[in-house]
Amino acid sequence: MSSDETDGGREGSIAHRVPDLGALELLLAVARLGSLGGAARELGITQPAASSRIRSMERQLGVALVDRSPRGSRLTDAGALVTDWARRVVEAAAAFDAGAQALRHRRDSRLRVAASMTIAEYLLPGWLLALRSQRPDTAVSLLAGNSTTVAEQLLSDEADLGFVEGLSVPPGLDSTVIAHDHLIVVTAPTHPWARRRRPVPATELASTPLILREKGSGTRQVLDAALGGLARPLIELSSTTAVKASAVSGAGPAVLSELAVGEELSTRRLVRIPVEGLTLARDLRAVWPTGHRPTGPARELLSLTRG
Amino acid sequence: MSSDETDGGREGSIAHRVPDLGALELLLAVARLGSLGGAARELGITQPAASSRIRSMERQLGVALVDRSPRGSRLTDAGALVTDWARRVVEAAAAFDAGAQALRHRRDSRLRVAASMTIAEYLLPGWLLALRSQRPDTAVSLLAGNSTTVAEQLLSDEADLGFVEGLSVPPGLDSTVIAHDHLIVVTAPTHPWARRRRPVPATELASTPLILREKGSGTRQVLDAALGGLARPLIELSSTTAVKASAVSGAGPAVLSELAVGEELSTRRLVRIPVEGLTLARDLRAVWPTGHRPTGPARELLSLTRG
DNA sequence: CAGAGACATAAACTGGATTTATGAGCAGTG
DNA sequence: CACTGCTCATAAATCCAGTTTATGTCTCTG
Repeated sequence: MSSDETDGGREGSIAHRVPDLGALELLLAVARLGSLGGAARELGITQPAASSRIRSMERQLGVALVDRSPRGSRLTDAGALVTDWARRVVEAAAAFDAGAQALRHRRDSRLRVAASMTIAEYLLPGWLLALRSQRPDTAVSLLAGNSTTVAEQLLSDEADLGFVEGLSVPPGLDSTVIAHDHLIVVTAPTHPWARRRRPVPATELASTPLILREKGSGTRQVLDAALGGLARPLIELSSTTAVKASAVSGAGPAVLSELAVGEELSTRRLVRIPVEGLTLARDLRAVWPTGHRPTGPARELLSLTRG
Repeated sequence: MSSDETDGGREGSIAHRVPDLGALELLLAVARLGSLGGAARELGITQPAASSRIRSMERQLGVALVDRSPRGSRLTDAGALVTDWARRVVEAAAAFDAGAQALRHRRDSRLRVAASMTIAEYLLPGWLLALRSQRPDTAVSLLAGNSTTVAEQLLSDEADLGFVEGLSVPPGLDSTVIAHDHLIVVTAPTHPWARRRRPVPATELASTPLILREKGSGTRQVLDAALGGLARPLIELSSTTAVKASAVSGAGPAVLSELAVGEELSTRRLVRIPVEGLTLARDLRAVWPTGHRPTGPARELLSLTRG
């Protein structure tokens, strides 16, 4: 009779243990406004609804989150911490929303973006959020693909602005570098390489079977070029996620964009392995049809992606 | 009559535009297992429930997410992208859950952790997740405070392991450095400093009014020490979040831990300002009462926090 | 051609969140 | 000192979304 859960230890889904997004958003509003009623008003619900939602969230978490008083509500210490954690969930949800909005092509879209997968996955939602906060009325549509399809979209005027991550710029396009990406070698913390003191020499990397993206992917191209076409696959997988999962499970060393593994590194599910004598850098570029300099919303978005 | 929403342009809450956590989790399971029914089984619901949930998510987003066939379901291209974004939301929710679980003190906790705010906010949830995946049965309780309260908790045997981020180790405690943190100067992209080409000299930083945490906070101590006690507050705020919000709104330059602003930097809500002639580094340390080397679960957690 | 697996559809059920309506505590004001 | 305005709490009725149960359709396989 530890508490109330009768799950009997089955892990179950986290959705049952985490308040829903509406509740988290409400908590943020309460934190910001210092009032349940005010927060309710902002979210377009009634005050009793807000009151009961916060209360059931407190019941669910087993912690008092707000100090209610007749002249307002303030977060408890635990509430402040929970709110900070909640903010991260809500921000991830906002990025999801920005991306999802762009995915459904609408004819009235003012800005049609084509992006390669890594950029669409990790960077674009953030840019779209920033764009939305500057120009709330700009409807954006997104087409994700590889460098080739991005080029096709641009040249056939099905997209206004593109983003690619390859080594070279597809012909017929102008480009500007917007950021740099580094490929890094990672392993599970249990892998022998994770205990090495010295960097792994490039030659050893080239002779070690690695978990890799499939041949032809942007990631693979960069690695093959840096190693001189020598990369040895232990497994070839068709998505970044699959590569990560495989590396986390300890199958071997993987080569991935640092964009893809931020979370895993900070939670120690993966460890970065220094490599000597090898620079696995690539440029992230914005591209557009030669001559057609981005204007209007495209220029706006472009300016968000650079310093 | 753009589509179906009758909100008339009011921003509304994102919770109505983003599928709930259960649906996102279900989508991840479908992606992993390649089957609606299989995913349903894993989450402990029936197949029709899963089918209808995915369908309503597709309706909500206006995009087909899975290709159903009589021999399984595979993600569409858009579905793969959405799934990647969903994964980030679910991971944030899992971190929330790990933190929240630890917040309700349970008497049967095997491991009692005391941590200063920045660490509790940004790093601990990840560590707890990792710990949970290694030792699912370790019940952890968390007490958040400043360096002083962490020391008190440890010395009065109300905590087994502590984490602090100050410049010095409180007396009576042994410690080990687990990571390094850098304070950085940030402004809104609209701030004049964001357009400078050259780094800001330390002397100019010292003479410029800054948005700062209150005197006595770990962040402030480091800055004052580095500048020789000269930091000039433009405003003093009592939470990292408040400082960030103030900086984002363009009030002025702020000094914050780089842990706190990762999201804001990548979405360009804030811009990092290089500073010359000043190192704003601090160590993050695990601490324990002198002599009482961490053992058992505490040792386990400690080993997760280091390379 | 039968069996297994995977998804779709329809109808009834269930529970939790919301609204409406009302009460009560605390502060500032004339 | 009572009035006004803010806050939050409580109770009862309502409503909707997700779920289950039961069944049908399709495809591949042996």
